[in-house]
Amino acid sequence: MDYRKYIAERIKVDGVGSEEIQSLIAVPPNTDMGDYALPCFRFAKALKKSPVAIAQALAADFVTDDVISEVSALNGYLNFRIDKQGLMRSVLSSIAEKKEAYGSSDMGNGKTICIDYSSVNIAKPFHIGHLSTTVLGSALYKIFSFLGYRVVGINHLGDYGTQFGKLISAYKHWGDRDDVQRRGIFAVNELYVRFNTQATEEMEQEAREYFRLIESGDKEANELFDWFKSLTLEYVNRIYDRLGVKFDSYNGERFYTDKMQPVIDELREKGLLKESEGAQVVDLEQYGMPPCLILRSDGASLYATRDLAAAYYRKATYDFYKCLYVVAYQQNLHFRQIFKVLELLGKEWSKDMVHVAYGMVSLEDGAMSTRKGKVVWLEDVINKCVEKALKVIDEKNPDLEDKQAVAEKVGVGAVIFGALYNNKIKDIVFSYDKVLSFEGETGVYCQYTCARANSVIAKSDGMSCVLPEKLEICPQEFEVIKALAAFPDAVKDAADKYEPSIVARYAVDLSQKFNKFYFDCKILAAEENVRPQRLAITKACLTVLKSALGLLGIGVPEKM
RNA sequence: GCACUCGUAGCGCAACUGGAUAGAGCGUCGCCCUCCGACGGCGAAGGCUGUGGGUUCGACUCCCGUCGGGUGCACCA
Repeated sequence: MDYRKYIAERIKVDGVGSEEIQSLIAVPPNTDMGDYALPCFRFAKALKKSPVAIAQALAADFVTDDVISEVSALNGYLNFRIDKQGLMRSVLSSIAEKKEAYGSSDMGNGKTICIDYSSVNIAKPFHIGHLSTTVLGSALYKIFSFLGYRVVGINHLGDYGTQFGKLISAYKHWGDRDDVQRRGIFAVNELYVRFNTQATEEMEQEAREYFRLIESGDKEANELFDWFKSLTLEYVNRIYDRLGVKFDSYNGERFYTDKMQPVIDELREKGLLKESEGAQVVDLEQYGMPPCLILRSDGASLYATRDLAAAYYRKATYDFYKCLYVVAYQQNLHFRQIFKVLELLGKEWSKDMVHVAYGMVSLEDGAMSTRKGKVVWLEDVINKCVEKALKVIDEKNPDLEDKQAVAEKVGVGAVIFGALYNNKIKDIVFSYDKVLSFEGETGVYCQYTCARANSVIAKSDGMSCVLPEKLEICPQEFEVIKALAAFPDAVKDAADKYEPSIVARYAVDLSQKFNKFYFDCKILAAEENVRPQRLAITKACLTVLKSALGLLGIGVPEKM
């Protein structure tokens, strides 16, 4: 039931469409004013009446029914109270019927959304700086899938560049096969760091040569590269599995090496390419941006060149409705440039390209630096969170079965939730104290609420959830019902804004409302006439909370 | 220097795209487990939304200025 739409269709104001009225409808700050409100100030000029008078007139004309039970005018606002019984019946039956599909939609049917996220670099371990793009992208993947879109998750591997020549050179000089085999990517990364601090001019020269060899298909160079690549993927997949993150494509930069020429040709044909200081660039001065470099003065391609080729490929392959790039805001200019270049190329779909920018992560004592060893590895963070969860379980619930599996869900959930709870644009200063905090507005709080609801349900064996003819609804119950009714909008809102934090905050809000209800209202020991609805509310909360957390990639243990 | 971005309670953050009395959490101070799970609940204290103008019936939200933080700006990705 879309109440805003329902109300809007029943309000007639001269010269104002029902769609505009619908968009004006808001939720009053205070529940006792009503459940929905229409501010009438905007109609004042057209109707030549005061907002107060308009609201009063509209209130007088409105005929209440079994959906809207009460209308009142207050300070130029028209306040609506919805029929509690009707709302409760429709929300509870809808959730009971659709279960985990409640809140889903078919609005995206027939549309494809590409999401470029995580995009790991070959031969570099995952650090906490990679967490945001990974969990944001994954959550958006799940949210858009929930809304009926076909989603293509793309891990745009960082697998191209002279650094791989350096890596091979370093390995040839200092590498030890057994050590790399044993310690995997960390050993490889050390070699790379060592190259950057100790390489001689000859080695730099050699590195360029190795990179050229990779490009020209040299067997040995490619074998080494492929080995490093498989070590990296093995390592990151272990983490992706724990985080519940999946991809449909691992086409990285290297994949586009033979797909750039047509783009370059087209740029040249359309007269967009011009020489500047020896390089080939697209001039963007009239759009207030520095030039976009397409080819270096030595003829080699650049980051932007490959991203343009990737955009062409994705459009041709997936015919996307939107193509999202979940990349830190440092890349803001880069994406503005390539989107503009695509526009200049006459690609009308350039408007469907979206840079989903998020804030950067730093440490308490400054920026991370791989070379200085100032890094926090993501896997360590996850492990510490799981350990902490296990410790808390040992204290509070020592007899729990399957402790390790529960601790995994709680610990991983804490890491994901922490990364998704705030607006994505905010910078984050990483601290173990914060991620290890399991109290207050956290994922653990939501999981705990689920465990509590589960526990009640487990004890309700044989009790009915069938609502009686006449419902008596207390304020705490009604707050929960309204929160449950708001879930579909929260999901759509999160999708519109590419902002999973909206779902995370929704989960906390619903948990708070449920906990308040739980404390103020007996469920199992309630009177016969209200027990079914309270049980149904509890079940509905559990269902929706699990869905919301699921959209973020967070699992919910039965007990904890 | 130019561009983008952020600035809200002691702290880290919300605020339904311009609506009514700016909200929760952490921390601080109280209270609540012979009562469905205390990783919980209730209460108190805490604010001139960086600052100065403007637009509007109405501004945390939009515009201009200003101060402070972050990021980016030619052959790295």
